[in-house]
Amino acid sequence: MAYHHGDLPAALLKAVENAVADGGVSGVSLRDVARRAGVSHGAPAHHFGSKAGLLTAFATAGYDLLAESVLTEVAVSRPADCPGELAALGRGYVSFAIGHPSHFEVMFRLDVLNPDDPAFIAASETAYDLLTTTIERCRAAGLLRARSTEVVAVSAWSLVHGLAALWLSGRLAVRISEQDPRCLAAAVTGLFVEAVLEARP
Amino acid sequence: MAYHHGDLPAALLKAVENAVADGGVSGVSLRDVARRAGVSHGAPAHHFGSKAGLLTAFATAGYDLLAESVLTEVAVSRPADCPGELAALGRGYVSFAIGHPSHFEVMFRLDVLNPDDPAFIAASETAYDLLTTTIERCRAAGLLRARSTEVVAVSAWSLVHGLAALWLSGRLAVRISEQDPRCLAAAVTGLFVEAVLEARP
DNA sequence: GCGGACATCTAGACGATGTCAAGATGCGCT
DNA sequence: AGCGCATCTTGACATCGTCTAGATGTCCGC
Repeated sequence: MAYHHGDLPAALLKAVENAVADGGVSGVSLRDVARRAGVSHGAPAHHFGSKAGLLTAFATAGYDLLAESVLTEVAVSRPADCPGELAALGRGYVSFAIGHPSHFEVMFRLDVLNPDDPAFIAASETAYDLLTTTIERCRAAGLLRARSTEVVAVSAWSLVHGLAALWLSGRLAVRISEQDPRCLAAAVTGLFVEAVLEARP
Repeated sequence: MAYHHGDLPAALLKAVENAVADGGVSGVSLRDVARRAGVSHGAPAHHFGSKAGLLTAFATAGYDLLAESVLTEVAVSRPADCPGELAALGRGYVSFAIGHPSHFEVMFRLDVLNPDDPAFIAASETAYDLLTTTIERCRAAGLLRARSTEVVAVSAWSLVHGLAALWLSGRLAVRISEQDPRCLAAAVTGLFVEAVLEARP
């Protein structure tokens, strides 16, 4: 599968990451990405169809990295129980956003990508299922207070997503003293998990 | 202050709102905004300097609308205590995002506007102060559990911001049964406020 | 081993965009 | 009346995304 370039799709995705890091999503141009990859300005279209297609593929890869980051956090921290696993998911989510800000930024910019792309939808489903199944396990273990699973899932997702988005926007760091986003994530998710627990110490 | 057009700056801001509603932030073009306002393509630059300047002014107006929405929610729901007021702030935040999606979308897209604009910063400060002062009042009244005010403020902001962002992205509605974002906001903020309260029923 | 089919990439063109410079137009003040 | 200035228009330029045609390299059937 290595013709002229070698692996142009992968090189283009890497170029997108650098381009987003340099100038944000709005600073990404298809021609600049092509230049970074060392090909002509028309080359990306052949593999990804359009700019939206390229960004969609980049966002899809982001969901894979998200799942990887979340599962790694769970594996490393070895939580003792389901609520601990829920907190680990939250830390892994924020950790992904901090570690892959370019991907995170593109993933939720549905106006610049193809939201109906099957691979994109499938990747996001996989990531979301990690959250719901953990919450369901907490509920099955009787560790959740009597709340709708949906409300808990939405709250958890909103909490870590908002934290990550606000942190990356730079709006958060200027207002608070805690400057380590991972510590912040641990504190925030800890507060949340404690709140939805059935028993409180 | 009414020369050729009447009040072109206001007309341009209204045109931005419609343009964002039609095609998202990435679909906004300065020339299209000018066309919507019935002026030539160079007219906006005279009032706002650049596209980023126009969007920054639009985002600044968004912060004013946010403060208005939040204060209206507090005034209408007449919360009995400080925690109730905190919940009202959250509902008002989400209500603003639902009612003014174009503004909300632009406000946190720092890559397409001028994040250092003094008026923009001042407007965001004002809105954030509404949150911190309420939390401080909760703490002063002894109604907060022993948590850092910062963690509570960041959690609260992250929660409602994430909820609003995810809802507007459309990724939320397809996964849950509750289809009224304001009911969802009430449930989520209720859960949160209950969690940070000192006493629990 | 070779020739055609195909994937891959280049090169040029087109309309649209953001920004700039220069000029036209209308308001208010002296 | 006439000057100054804010307001707006017009034209130009580089750049962008996308389309088309063509060049170049690779693989499979014979």
